[in-house]
Amino acid sequence: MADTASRKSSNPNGSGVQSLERALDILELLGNSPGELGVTEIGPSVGLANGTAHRLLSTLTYRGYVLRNPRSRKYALGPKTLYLASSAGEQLGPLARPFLEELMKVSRESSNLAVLDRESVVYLDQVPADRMVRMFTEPGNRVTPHSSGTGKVLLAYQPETVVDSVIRRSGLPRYTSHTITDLGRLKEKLAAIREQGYGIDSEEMEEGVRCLAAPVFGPDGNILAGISVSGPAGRLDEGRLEELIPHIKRIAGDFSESLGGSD
Amino acid sequence: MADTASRKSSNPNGSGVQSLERALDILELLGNSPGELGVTEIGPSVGLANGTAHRLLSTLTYRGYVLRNPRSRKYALGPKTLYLASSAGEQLGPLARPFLEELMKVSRESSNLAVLDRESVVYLDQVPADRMVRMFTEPGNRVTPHSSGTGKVLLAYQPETVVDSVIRRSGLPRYTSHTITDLGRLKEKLAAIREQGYGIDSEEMEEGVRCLAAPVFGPDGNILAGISVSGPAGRLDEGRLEELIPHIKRIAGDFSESLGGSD
DNA sequence: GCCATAGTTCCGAAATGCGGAAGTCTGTTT
DNA sequence: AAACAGACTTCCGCATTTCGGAACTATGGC
Repeated sequence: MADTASRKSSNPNGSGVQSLERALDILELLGNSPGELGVTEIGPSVGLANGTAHRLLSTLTYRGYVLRNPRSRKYALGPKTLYLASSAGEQLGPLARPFLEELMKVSRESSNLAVLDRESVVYLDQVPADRMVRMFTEPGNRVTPHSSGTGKVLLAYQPETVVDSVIRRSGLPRYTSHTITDLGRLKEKLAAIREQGYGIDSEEMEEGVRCLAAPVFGPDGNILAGISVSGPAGRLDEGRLEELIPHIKRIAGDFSESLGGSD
Repeated sequence: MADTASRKSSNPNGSGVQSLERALDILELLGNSPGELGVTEIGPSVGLANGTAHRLLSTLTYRGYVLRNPRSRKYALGPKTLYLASSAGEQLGPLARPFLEELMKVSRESSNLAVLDRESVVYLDQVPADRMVRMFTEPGNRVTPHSSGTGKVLLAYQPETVVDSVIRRSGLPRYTSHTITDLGRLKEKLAAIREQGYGIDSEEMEEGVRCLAAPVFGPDGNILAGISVSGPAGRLDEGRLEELIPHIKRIAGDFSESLGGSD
């Protein structure tokens, strides 16, 4: 999807600041690469002359977004990007509220909003079910991506290099007898999710808990977040999940549209 | 330090891409602001005409780094920044290695590298002490910033709005009788750290464990990470800490220089 | 339903960023 | 040890791109 050498530069709304877009291309390329990259690798990959790539890298380095290894003279993402990230998630919560509420009403199960942050899935917001027995997730909680419905959805729409790097760090720990602990099988699941547009966690994290998740996309087509419903396996059985699939897909789609569309 | 309305634009090495620097100013302003901001708030804050700010915001929004709330027409950081962050920390580890090793040799205690990520301190790398009794921290571990030496150092050099936003999310949970649980007292500590150039955790996280930490800065003067030594309080007593202070400051300084200097 | 405020678009001017080529540097080969 | 190859960095003139003020449009309060 996000081919690193993509050439579309201007945005549909007409204006697009070229040098900024190119710098973002470089940042994203570095983000998708496991190790350091040299100027001659970066330039051609984003379709720029080496001189131009170097100038952009210079500015990014000066500002701390890119780290230059003086020994190898190669570049990698810098910790300043983490600093930015620290306030990003918060903002999405309020926007998601109405959609989470609708999702809860339709499913009568707890609904959640989550994003991928480094090697883990972070829950940003929740609307708890209006029932006595319900799932409860604290905002800020982190879980491993491979074992949660939202996590798998978030992975499914990342470039493969990101998936590899995330899994390398998070591992594939087993929580229940249903947990996917094989990378090959996980990747098959991810492909299926891309195919179907939703993901399921069937007691992979905790016995007796199921979860249904769908992706939320930004205007550029990249995944921004995932929304999900989770509840006791007794209530969320095969049939019930089937019923909910069109609803969660529609609501996730509406949410995406509300972020990307003008109004 | 990082005044949001700073006017220095070009980097010492001569070239600096203006539109990129301005876009980064906007991102950082959004990162330091708790809520959404409108164009007329953003433009003047970074010293730009509204039209210019709007154009940059357009591109950032299109690329997913900034989120536009269609209801309020205001802007906030988008989740794409999280996605970038996911690969950032990793790269710092290899660069830090020699300095962590030197720090361990000099102190004969475990030395660590950590950064601030969202509301928590993440340990990226460690060189364990060459002794039987030693602290051991798993890379990837997260702790609350207020209770660790490195955490306090990392906070000390952030803009106050970031400190507030981090603490609002992480809270000030008490772990031991020494934990700082009052925001006022924490801020005094942070001021002292800025004054002295190092921070101490004296059994605030875990009884019997002390830690000494110092900041690592990037070329732009912003803090990138913290390095620390931690060990049993019995060995790291008042006098021993005093001895180590000049060493950790020097090593942290060397590390900063190695990141910022050319070679 | 009007007015004020804020957000968005337009347009000509010129500054800024572009990219090829020249200049260094590092580390490898003979 | 010296020369070479490959990669990184700097330079410079040209023109593309970005700038910013002003006009325009939408929104929300009165």
